[in-house]
Amino acid sequence: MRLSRLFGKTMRQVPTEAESISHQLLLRAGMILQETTGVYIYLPLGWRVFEKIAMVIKQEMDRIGGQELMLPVLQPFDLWERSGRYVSFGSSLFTVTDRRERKLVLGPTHEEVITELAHRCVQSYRDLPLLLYQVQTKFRDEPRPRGGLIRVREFAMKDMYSFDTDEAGLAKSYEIVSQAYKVIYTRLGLPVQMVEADSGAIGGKDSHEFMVIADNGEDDIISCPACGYSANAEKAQSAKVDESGGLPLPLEEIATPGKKMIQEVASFLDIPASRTLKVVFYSADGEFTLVVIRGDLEVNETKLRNILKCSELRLATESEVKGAGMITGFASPLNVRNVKVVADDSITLGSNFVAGANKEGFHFRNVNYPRDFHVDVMGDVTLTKAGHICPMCGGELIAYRGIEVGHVFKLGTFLSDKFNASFLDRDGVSRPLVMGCYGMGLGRLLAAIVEQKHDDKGIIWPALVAPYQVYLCPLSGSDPKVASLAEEIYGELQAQGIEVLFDDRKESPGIKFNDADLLGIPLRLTLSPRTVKNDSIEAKWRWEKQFQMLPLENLPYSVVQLFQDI
RNA sequence: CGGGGCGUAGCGCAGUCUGGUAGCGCGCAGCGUUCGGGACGCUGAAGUCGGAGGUUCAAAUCCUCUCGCCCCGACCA
Repeated sequence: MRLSRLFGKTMRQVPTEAESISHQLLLRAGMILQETTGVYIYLPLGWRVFEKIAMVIKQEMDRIGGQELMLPVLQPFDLWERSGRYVSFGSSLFTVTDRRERKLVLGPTHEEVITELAHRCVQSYRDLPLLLYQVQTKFRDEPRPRGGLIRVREFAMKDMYSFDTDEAGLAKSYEIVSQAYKVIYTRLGLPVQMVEADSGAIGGKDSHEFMVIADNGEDDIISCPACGYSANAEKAQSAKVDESGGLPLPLEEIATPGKKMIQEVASFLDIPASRTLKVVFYSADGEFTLVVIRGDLEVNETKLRNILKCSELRLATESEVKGAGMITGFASPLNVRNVKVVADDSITLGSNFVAGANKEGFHFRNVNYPRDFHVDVMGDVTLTKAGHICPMCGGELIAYRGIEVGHVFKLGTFLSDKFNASFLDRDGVSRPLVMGCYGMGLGRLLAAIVEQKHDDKGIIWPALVAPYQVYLCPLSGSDPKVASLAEEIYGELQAQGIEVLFDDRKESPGIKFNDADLLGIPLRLTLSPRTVKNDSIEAKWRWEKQFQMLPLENLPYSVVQLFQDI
């Protein structure tokens, strides 16, 4: 490709809307352009990278026996009613109405379609196990897209679905796909960590995410340096320390004027926060809910949502709290009526707690569960943080941020049950298909590579996904010989199947070098009167400072050699 | 949905408070000089100032409504 003919220009200045590094660099390099909030155009260079990432993914999906197909974007709304997932996806679903007033969904994912397909096309255990996948555009009306390609409303995703006869088969498929994911990330040059995850709106049981560690990532990861346990903070567990306060003592009301926050109460009474109980109020699918947790811990809303099996969860408003008869700052699980009470299991790890008296200016001392109050639902709703104790080995947990570049789920049979997707086993008994699903966002992967592989000059593409392999950079100046020689070399390299971006522009060396760096092409070949004098050309890797001279004779061969050696 | 910010040429911005000829830099087009890390000179094209309504002799500027975009939070695969 001649740079003079390339559609999409590089930019010196960064458009103001770009905040994240990948967004800035991709815009400046002329690889993407925004259409509207969370919707992007891929320009020729960006699209080449995209296609190469897709190629790597498809190779690995095919290698494990995956069969590529293409499912529709437009999906009947009925499918989503049947699965019930129009509730959990809620307003993230893009819907359209056709001329006959029939409601359709722009697919945010394809479990419904594929399960219904399996219902029609899978009959026997002989058809299993089965791995199907596609690379397809998904539509999700995100509340807040951000970070360029990191979080968008229209995006390409590779989604694979596995069908097995039983749980053991699913476990095997899950493992095979997870391994393939790791191979993909390695080939793309991305260091990725597999962490335990919540399955969210997709539903299902076990779930893992693949994270690229990055400060501007959206997810919090909790990890144990000692044993390697790692999980999304939404899911992460911790070993909670028992804060025993001795044998239960009689309940006692104490004056705590103006002391509302846990810290204020604790220091006023000279006790650690872990010897107090705090309450938080939520509205769960419209139901007023009180959550009790030990004072030193915080509520994890994802866990709470799961334990309550609700889809809409938010903090209760002040008026809702008052309406339920609660006194903010002195609220208490004691003596509540007609209010659902959820408790974190940390309240059983300790005794003689201090809790609110539900009376302005007063707390109770020596509160003990279950002697003093009732709980409707008990479970782990603690938000795990750095410094907490590893549930596996007792080590100290640490926290950092990551970009989710893949997510795998063990779905089980909840969807096949709903769509009656079953097969006949060896004994002629009809059983539901056991499913798994495996997602990978291509655009996000592309952005994550840039986040990971760049310097102050620009992008540094791994050779495998670079839009072109070679940046041919003649510094012709007033020397027509250099220009014509460059044309020759361009032809020779192309004849050998090498992807060359030929900077045939009449620009100064500075501009050419800076564009080469910004675009991140792996190998830069610089031809100038100097090098021509020695029948040579200068070769420089984008990620190295040093360069080497290559003889002009047999140049395509030398270039191929160089790429083989990396 | 809550909070903050911004819409003026392809990009980055000034002008808005205090109403009176729409500007600067980059980029773009032409000519010439330059040519190993974002050169220089001259000439030139390009903006219904996000949109609608209002106030006024006069609106980028004041008022009202509206649309769009970004950031933080909520939410989210």
